Amino acid sequence: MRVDVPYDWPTDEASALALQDRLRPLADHRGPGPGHPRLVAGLDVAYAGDGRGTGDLVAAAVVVIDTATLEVVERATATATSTFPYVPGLFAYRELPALVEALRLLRNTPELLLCDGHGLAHPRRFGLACHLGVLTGLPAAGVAKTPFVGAYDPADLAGTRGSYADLVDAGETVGRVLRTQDGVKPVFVSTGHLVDLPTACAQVLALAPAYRLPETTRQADRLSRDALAEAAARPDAPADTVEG
DNA sequence: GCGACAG
DNA sequence: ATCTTGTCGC
Repeated sequence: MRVDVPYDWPTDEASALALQDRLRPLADHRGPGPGHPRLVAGLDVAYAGDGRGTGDLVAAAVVVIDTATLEVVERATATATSTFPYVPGLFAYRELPALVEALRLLRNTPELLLCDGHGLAHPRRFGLACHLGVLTGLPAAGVAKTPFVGAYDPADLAGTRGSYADLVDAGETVGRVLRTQDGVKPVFVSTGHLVDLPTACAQVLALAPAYRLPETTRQADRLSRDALAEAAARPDAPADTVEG
């Protein structure tokens, strides 16, 4: 698929912050968004080295899953060298360049992107899922394994699959704390672009019939690790791949 | 000032 | 994120 990036990737914190502020108004958090998507993409990135600095080898992966079968119908990977350090709140600049390259290799156009990380549940309300949604123009949502901003009342969250509590930050509901399996730790879902929170949560639940994390996240995580290992083993082999 | 801080 | 041994439970 085609993805235009109408600006240079920031290399310093000040311009990275400024770009988030400039793009934030472009994110649409209203819905409903795709109620019954056939193709949902999962995205993730794996790192070599300590994973926090610059110059590390990174491998981005995108998997496209058919919601009817939960099978992966397409995979794409891209490797790169990190050009931005890990900074909480600016995390997207570390992963976006490689993720965009992987997305460009896709033949299918997903109807929803599920990102590893937050969307609206971000200090400036512009997490990775928002940035990716605005860049692609596709519906996007974030599924994070740990909280970043906001709080919730544990008493509101039952122990059964499908239960959820509002994630509130500065008086604003920025996401949901969602239990995807009975008795497991919840995941943190927030909107990124062109989808509302209830719809995003419904998709996450549908993609997580057996495990805590949705299949999109699990498959993308596996693929990114495999791609990283492959790139490390054969430094000169073609790094970017697509199949399916 | 101090602690916390997506992946 | 990544590096890691052992351990508890189904």
